[in-house]
Order: sequence, then structure tokens, then C-alpha cells
Amino acid sequence: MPELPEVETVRRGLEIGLRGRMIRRVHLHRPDLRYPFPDGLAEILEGGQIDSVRRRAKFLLLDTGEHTLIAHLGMSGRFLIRPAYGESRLTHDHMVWELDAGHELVYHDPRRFGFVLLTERACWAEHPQLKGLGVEPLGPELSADYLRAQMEGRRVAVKQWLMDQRVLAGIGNIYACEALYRCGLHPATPAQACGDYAEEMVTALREVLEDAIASGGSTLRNYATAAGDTGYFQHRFRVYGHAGAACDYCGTTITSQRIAGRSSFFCPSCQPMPGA
DNA sequence: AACAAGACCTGCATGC
DNA sequence: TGCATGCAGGTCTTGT
Repeated sequence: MPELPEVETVRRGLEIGLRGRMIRRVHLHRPDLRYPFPDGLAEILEGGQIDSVRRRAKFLLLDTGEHTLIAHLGMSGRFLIRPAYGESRLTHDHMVWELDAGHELVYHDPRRFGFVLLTERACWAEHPQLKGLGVEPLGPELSADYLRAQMEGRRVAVKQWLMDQRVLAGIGNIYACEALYRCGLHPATPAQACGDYAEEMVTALREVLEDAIASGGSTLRNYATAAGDTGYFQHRFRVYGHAGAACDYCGTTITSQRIAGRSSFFCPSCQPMPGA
């Protein structure tokens, strides 16, 4: 489900709702998600206090005492803060934390592509899931020079390359499509042929991600913030999901094509392949 | 090394 | 109404 803007929107909601709260009890309603829940998870968390909620790429980091909980929402994961349901819960409410003040935090994930892991707070960045991640697209490390260097020798489609978490951490299918539209590149262009577009790509990535965060992310199916609100950036997609519609800029029909197994949307006129 | 394809799992929309 | 099919915001593993 969620790409960087959705995860960041969730993070902001969790930060407000969870900072300083006590974790009274932890209930696990199945043994695993994508991976088994960590050994001793409940015992480690219970009685602790949530100090901060951070984000790295599409991962949420919940700091409590000496530990950091690493959570990924996969395709369909949600975190919700709600008044305690008591014994009852909804289907796919896999992990529930009883908090103070009669509230609970719920991890809900129908497809179970998401996961929850635990690491030591002092060395969270060394965790295998986080160690190899590339630069934050909204951080100071993103530059045209960095992109050009990373494109070197890469023949994969630029869209697949943008979604490579070792290059850029946090871009998924939607925002790769939208960013490429904004910089006028055909998504199937080999990455190594896109060097001349590096400056435009930096601008396009920052703009589309910042606009999406300002809109509260995109809600296609079940994405919602911790408070249960839906985002509305999906109404601002220019190409994603718009196959058959007219391009806003030139009126050409937007087409879709499967690239590296993922649906890819683009305007054939605004997004030519360089040199073609 | 770089790349493609399949696997993981459920829910939903579509078409017969 | 019921069933089969295909598709979905991600990542990991396997095979070429």
C-alpha cells in the first residue's frame, strides 16, 4: 500500500498520538505476519513508554527505552489509534497495544505482507532490513550528481530503478509513475540513458512527494492515517490509474504498460524515450 | 553482477 | 447468485 508519503503521514499521526504514552499490555493474535513476531516482543514492550516515532524509507521506527520497533506496512498494513475495543477486535487486527487513557494501538493487515521487528535503539540503522537503504528522497543527500552516479551502467528501466530501495528509499509504483511524468521521461528508458534528466528528476521527486504529504497521502483501498482519516492525493494523480484518459498537458491518451511486472502509466507524447 | 519472474496473502471488481 | 479470473500501494528468493 503505502509509499513514502503515506508512511510519513502515518508517522505524523502516530507521533502525536503515541509520544509519551505507556504500553500497558501487548496482544498478538497470530504468530507471524510476513515474518514471525520477535521472541519476547510483548514482555519487552509492556510497561515501556513510547519516546518517539520516526521514519526511514517506508519503515516506521517506534522508540521505547533501549529498543526500537521496526514496522513495515507492506501493501495493506494500517496502524490505528482508537478507543479500546476490549475483548473484541476486527478481522486482521494482528497486534494490539493497550495504552493508557483507554486507548489502543492496532496493527491491521489483511494481506500480511507487512512485518514488525525489534532492534536495539543505539544501532537501529545497522539492522539488516535498513542497512542497505539508499538516500531519503526528501533529504539533503539527494542530488543530480548522486542520481547520475547511480545510473552508471544500469540498463534496467528507469522506473524500476527509481523503485530500487538501495538507490532511493521510499519510492513505489505510484510515485515512480508520477515523478517520471513530471520530468518527461518514458518509464521504460534504460536508467543509464537518463543522465541528462537528473536535475529534472530531483525536482520532480521532491515536488510530487511533498505535494502528496501535504495532501495526507493517497487512499486507493484501505490506507488511512492513525486517526482513521483518508488521504486525498489520489485525486491529483496525473497518470497513475488514468489509462485511456487525456493527458492534462497535451490531450494525448495516457497508456499503461507492464514494466518489470508492475502496471506503469505514462503519456506517450510528453514522455518520449531519449534518443528514440 | 544484473536482471526477470515467481512467491507470499487476502480482498475486491469484473465477467460469464 | 455463484464462480473463475485478474489485479492491487512491496519485498524477497530463485534462476538465468
